[in-house]
Amino acid sequence: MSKKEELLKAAQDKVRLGGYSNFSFRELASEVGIKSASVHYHFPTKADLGAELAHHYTNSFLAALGEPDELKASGKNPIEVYTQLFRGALVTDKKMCLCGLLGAESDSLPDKVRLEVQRFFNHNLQWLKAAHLANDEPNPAQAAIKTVSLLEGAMMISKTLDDNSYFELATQTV
Amino acid sequence: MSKKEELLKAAQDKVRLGGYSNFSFRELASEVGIKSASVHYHFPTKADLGAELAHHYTNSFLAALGEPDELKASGKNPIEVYTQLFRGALVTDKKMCLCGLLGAESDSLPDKVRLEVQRFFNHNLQWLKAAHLANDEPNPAQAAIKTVSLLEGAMMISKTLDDNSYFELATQTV
DNA sequence: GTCTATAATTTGATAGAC
DNA sequence: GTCTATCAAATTATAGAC
Repeated sequence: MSKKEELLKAAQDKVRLGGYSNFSFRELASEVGIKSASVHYHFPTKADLGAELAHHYTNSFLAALGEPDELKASGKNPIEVYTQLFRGALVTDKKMCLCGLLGAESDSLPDKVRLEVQRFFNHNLQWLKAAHLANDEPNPAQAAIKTVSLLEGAMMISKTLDDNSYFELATQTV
Repeated sequence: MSKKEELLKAAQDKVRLGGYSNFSFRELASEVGIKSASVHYHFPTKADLGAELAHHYTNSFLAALGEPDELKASGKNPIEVYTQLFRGALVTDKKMCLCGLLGAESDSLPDKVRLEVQRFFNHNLQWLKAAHLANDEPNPAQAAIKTVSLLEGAMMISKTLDDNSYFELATQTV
């Protein structure tokens, strides 16, 4: 893994725990064994790092999901696949969704970072709309915003109350 | 309004836009016309201010809701009253729920602040459980976590995408 | 690519006068 | 309650050497 990738990974962990202000160039540098001035070689400004972080996070997230139609074709429920990706982030990583946290502080982010967070949610809504369509939901657009809202909210509350059973209860279909 | 109340109000606006790290004693002091050293007279540390802020926010929130049974008795749907309180925060204030934002950064908050955010959600879940019970929901506890998760998530996404129609779509019952 | 050195600013907090 | 003065630390960022 390159130093640049190491920096992004270290930053992701910190942002997912405390938001955009929860990492500094000095801390990241220290964690990967270089100096803070060297971080500026890879990322001119903190906003550049934040934007690239959110961009890569979005790409990895979408790549991990696959395509709704293909999932459906292989006998899987794409909405359950989507839910499972959130569950993994909460249970395995024990961290918030990067863009869920950045989205909450959206108003105070540098423009280029906020744009990447918007990209995350636009792509997620698009994916979920296709997924609900494949499931023959009568209103795929509404089901999409409901799904992502519920998951982001349940994740945040489960983390806050330090009890994943809230996430399970919220995502349990009766 | 006392200086202390003015400070809390100024802090609330800043936290609801960018989280716990989005306010400083100097900024707050400047906004209410005193010096930062004087802020320490009212709140010994930043964590003290944050905790008191979340505590008052929770109390105001619950007071604005009223009691589920009384709402029901007066012909109102308590869940709609609850939804309307969130809608007002988003549409009128154009800001996130204070504890929704603080909850997302929960892992990086001082203990006494995190405890107050937990208190907010525990009380909200209790209130919603009673509300859904009054509505004869078969599983009030599940309906409660679903309701607050959906609202917090839809609020966050609507703010991120700067489009309140997502909140309306998510809260619309088909 | 990484370093040393450093600048400019902000931050939370304290001491002590009034 | 509020002030002046001040501190120690942290932060983003840059210049220039290697």
